[in-house]
Amino acid sequence: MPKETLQKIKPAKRDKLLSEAARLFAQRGYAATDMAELASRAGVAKGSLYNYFESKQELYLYVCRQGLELSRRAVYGGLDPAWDVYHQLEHIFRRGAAFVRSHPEYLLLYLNVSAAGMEPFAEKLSRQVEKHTADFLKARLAEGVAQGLVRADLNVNQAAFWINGLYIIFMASLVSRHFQIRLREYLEIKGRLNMRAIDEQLTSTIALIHSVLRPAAPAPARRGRR
Amino acid sequence: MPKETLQKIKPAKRDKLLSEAARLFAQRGYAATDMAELASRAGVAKGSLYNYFESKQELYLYVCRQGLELSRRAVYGGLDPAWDVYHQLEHIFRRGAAFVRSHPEYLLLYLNVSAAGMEPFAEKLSRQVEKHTADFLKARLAEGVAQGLVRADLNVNQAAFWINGLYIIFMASLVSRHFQIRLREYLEIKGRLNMRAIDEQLTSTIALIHSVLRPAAPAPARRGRR
DNA sequence: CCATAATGACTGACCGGACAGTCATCATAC
DNA sequence: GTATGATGACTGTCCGGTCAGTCATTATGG
Repeated sequence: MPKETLQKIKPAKRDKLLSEAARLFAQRGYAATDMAELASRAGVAKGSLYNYFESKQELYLYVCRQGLELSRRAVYGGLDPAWDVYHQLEHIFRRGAAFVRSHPEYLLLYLNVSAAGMEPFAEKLSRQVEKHTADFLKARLAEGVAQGLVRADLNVNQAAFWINGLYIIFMASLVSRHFQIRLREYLEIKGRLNMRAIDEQLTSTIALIHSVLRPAAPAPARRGRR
Repeated sequence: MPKETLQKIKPAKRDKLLSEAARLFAQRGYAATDMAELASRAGVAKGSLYNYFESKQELYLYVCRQGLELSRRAVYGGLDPAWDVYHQLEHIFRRGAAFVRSHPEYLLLYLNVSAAGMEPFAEKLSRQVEKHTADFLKARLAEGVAQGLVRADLNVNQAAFWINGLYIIFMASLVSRHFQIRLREYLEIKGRLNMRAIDEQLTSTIALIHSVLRPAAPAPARRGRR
């Protein structure tokens, strides 16, 4: 999607440009990001941006897709297929939280595609993003059901939907001002957002998922931990 | 917050202006909404807008606050304090869904405060919005615990947080393009977003909440329906 | 009851700043 | 020497906010 020129420049320069773009777009949003300012922050002339990309839109899309790819690798990398559903879910939540804390910009980009006026981008990005996660969650849940680790009467699609919903809300609470304020209001955190409360909420969310998925009465009662 | 002039004009005119503003701001977002277009849609001159409000910001804030108040009344109105937690929760989810379907603009306004660049508005709106819901949910859950309808070991704050999280994600799926696409991906809906699937998801979400809140083994097993 | 005056809501042309995208010119590498 | 990348002044457009003037309504006074 970008012009060939982008591939020909020094990788360091390209990385600087792309990461600076991710940060700016994430912080200010698409419309409010000024191409001139982005250029100057990336140590590049404004004209050069148009040597690399056809337009602001194209640059934005590229940055988003790259961010999503990075996030995916960070979160789903290191998963062992031998682990059971519960272990894999916990891994994803914890790796996700860690990645989002170190690279909030990519989650902010994701959250921004749901904003007003971003529909053209949602049309181009949302399906492919969600498809991966949806397929993954459904597959793991189905496996769990087959293994008797997950209650057999579970509607796998519906469950995947709300598990991922909890994931989104939780991660959003780490990076979006609004959701941070909301988190503090619910958990009655007075001072800075401390890691303890966040970790407790994460643990309680995972416990919640466990308790809903686990088969009712006589099933194997051992917890699905490592 | 608006100027006195706003109170002196014909109510019909004022209502037209405010509802048109809500729709435009919701659809386009704050920055992309053009005061001239808003004026013309409302059948008013651009200059008049500045007779009613000091600035675009003030108008936006006013519209948001009004929308939140309307939403609150629509969703929390008609609650009977005699109902148990489960009944009240179900009522809120169903009334919320109905209201959001008939007035998507107000939920869109809410969702937009979490977008990039909206932090100044989040600072002014989020706390007060979330406080009401948070207090309500916590109070109902605490009552449920006291009555033995809710498991005693529940952390009320944490539970209120994720119950509301499920609410937000679900409602967002009704109005935001991104979340609509996501919903269809998860539930594998091929054609139009049909009400059946949405209603099933709503029912399953409520069932999920029930199953997590309900006391474990020997408690009263009757469901908390009307 | 009418004529004149006062009020203040209404209007839209206008201003200034911001910003995406262009392009003529310059630098560099081979 | 030429081809390709780099540059930033420039252009056209858009938009928030202003303000000088208009006009409908109401108040006054004879």
